[in-house]
Amino acid sequence: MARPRTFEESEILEGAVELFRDNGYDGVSIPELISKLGICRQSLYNAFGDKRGLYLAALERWGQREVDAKLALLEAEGSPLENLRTVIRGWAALATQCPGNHCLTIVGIVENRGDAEALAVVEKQVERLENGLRNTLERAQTAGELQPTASPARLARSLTATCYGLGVLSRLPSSGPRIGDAVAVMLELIDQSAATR
Amino acid sequence: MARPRTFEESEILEGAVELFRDNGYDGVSIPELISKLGICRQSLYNAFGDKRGLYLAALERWGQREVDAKLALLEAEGSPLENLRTVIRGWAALATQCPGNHCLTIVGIVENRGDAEALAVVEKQVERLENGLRNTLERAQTAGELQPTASPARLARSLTATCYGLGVLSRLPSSGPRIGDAVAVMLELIDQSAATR
DNA sequence: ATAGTTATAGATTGATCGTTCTATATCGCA
DNA sequence: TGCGATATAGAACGATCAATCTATAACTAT
Repeated sequence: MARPRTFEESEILEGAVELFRDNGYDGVSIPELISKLGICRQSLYNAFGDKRGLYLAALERWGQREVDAKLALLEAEGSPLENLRTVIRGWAALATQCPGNHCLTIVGIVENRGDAEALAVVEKQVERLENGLRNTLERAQTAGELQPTASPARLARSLTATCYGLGVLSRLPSSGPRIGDAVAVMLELIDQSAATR
Repeated sequence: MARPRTFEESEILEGAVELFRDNGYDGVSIPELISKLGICRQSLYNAFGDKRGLYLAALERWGQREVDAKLALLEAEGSPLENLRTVIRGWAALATQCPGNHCLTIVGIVENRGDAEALAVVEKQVERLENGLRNTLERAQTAGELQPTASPARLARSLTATCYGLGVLSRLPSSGPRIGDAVAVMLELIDQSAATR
């Protein structure tokens, strides 16, 4: 053993997430990665194998960070249904940063058609979110917050689809009202399935 | 004048739409375009200027073809609300071709961050769809099919967002149920806003 | 102090990119 | 029949790509 790393792998990944998210895989060159991440060429190849390895690692990390944050909100103490509302309201923030921060999961889905390995990574992220939403809705139902006739699975799948729609449309400058209204309708949807108190 | 074109510009564009939709801008090279479109190099540059020109033309054409088809369904004779249901049910077809035919508009949105010219093209397409949905809902309201308290603009924006969510998720093999449920929920949403007959 | 490991810096390689250029063939019209 | 325009075929160009290789500096553990 000798000379410990002068760079933190996690910091490199954070930077790579940002670059790939904003520019896509082909939109970021190795020289650009080296310069923006502050890591030398050889270290990058030693740590991640090749460019694709770095991309996949960044994709994975984005999913961890992003989905974990939402799951934490969903599984927080208190009313499951209110937690769900908090998460949905959070999506409305996309409207105020339009075009602003985007979603690497969506970039990964769109630019990896036919690439089973990359699609598996993003698919896992979508499923984790969807499962988190469904679990929360099921807990709400058990707690009597949701009508017994409501379908947690169906609602969760619908919310998931709309969520990724927002992620795409947030790239368009004119999407502010679109996102705001979609969030409002999602909240109404929840209210309609909520038990009358 | 001499020798008329042996190729049809519209056929070239159709092929380009398919290639760019499935592989993205950087995923299709000029040699690939030449070989798959059956047009020689110089003719391509004469007709479209450069690769980017061909891409923008394909983007435009996709929007025309795709949105026009939906608008035609929406504006068909008969019940506006039933026309709307037809269009929404049509989105469910994405679920059976999962992963199958995709949407060049979404590819254009995702891979053109910061490119005002390309974004303007896709933005117009999103807005045309949204306006078509809103007009149909307004006609339904005028015809008494929709409750007077319902908001056509809000519903249209929400439907638009979900529609593009489906377009993204249809690239994932596991999205069949997700798309089916999202469509079902959209139809329920329409039913809830429909006037009681 | 020295050996071993790892980071850094940059040259280099071979491939591929988009684009332009040259040359040749084909057709409509005068 | 020839002129002009447009098609095709493919060589060539400069730039850039991902990836490898060489050489040097920095640091830890023995």
